[in-house]
Amino acid sequence: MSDYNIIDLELTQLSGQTSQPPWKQENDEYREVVIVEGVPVLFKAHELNKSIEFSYEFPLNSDFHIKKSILDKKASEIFDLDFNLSKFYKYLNQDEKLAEMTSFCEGLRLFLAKDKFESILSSICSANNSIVRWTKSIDLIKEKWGKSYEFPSGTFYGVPSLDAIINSFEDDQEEFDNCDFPDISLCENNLKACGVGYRAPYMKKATEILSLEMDFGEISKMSYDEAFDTILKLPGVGPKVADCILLYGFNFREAFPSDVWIKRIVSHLYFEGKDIKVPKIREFGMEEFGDYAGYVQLYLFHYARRSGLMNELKK
DNA sequence: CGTCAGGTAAAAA
DNA sequence: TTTTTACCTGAC
Repeated sequence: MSDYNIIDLELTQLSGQTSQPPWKQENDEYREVVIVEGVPVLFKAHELNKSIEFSYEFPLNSDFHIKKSILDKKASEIFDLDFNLSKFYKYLNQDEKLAEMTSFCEGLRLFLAKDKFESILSSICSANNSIVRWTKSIDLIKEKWGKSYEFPSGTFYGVPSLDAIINSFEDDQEEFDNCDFPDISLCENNLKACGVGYRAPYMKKATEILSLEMDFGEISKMSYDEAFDTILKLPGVGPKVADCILLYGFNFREAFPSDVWIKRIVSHLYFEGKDIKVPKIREFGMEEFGDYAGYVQLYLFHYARRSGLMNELKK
């Protein structure tokens, strides 16, 4: 293996990309169930000398078998292993504003969706939220409405079906009104009980629209602009969330998700700290970085976090 | 207790 | 069209 496909697995897992919550960590492995050709497979990833290795499990009492090469290909897609990092680093080094980033984010890669619906729920849930909270919420949602799978390594939960979310209750009250619990405090099978707050109706309505009017395959085939305008129609999806969905969920690498932090960082690096509006930052990022926009956004954020620039910009 | 967090939708200017 | 404001929730 040449050194271009290095990865920092832990950094990539914990970087808060809204394709999905981090996989379940057990010793030095990260594990999660991935549906491949309709078959649930437990993917186990671990890092060895900056490269990543995978092993797989099939459900107990099943006779599924899928070729390792097919599973490896899927794993490689999720961790974006075909992306040439050293070429990207050469690109960053050409811009003195960006050159310093590589030393803080070495091996950081896109963590792409294993399930597009999961990336949409995650992205909506992440809006005006903290990483810990939205990832906890999505994990809870999967435990409550996702199918459970038994592997030699334990139980894992898949992503709920669209119908499961559409039929879910939004809050304690709605659940209480529709069930025969004696006390409302017993209600916990509802979206708000997963800690999603006011995003509950967004998640439900967005899922209804996805189910009735949108097709993941169609969105994948669209141009970036067309796809952006399309998913912007989903409730709870503004420009930032739309770009997250397109980048982490649909692999539109030209997306430059722009939030308040990216705004501060880009303003600091490229506009002498002037207060540039978020939509302008987004335009700038897309024009300046082209197909690298998604990666530059990812690196900018973690560079700022790790270098201390973020604390500096807080003031 | 008040403030804040990786925005959005709805109201107001 | 652009700029404020309210908003679940849990952590400090």
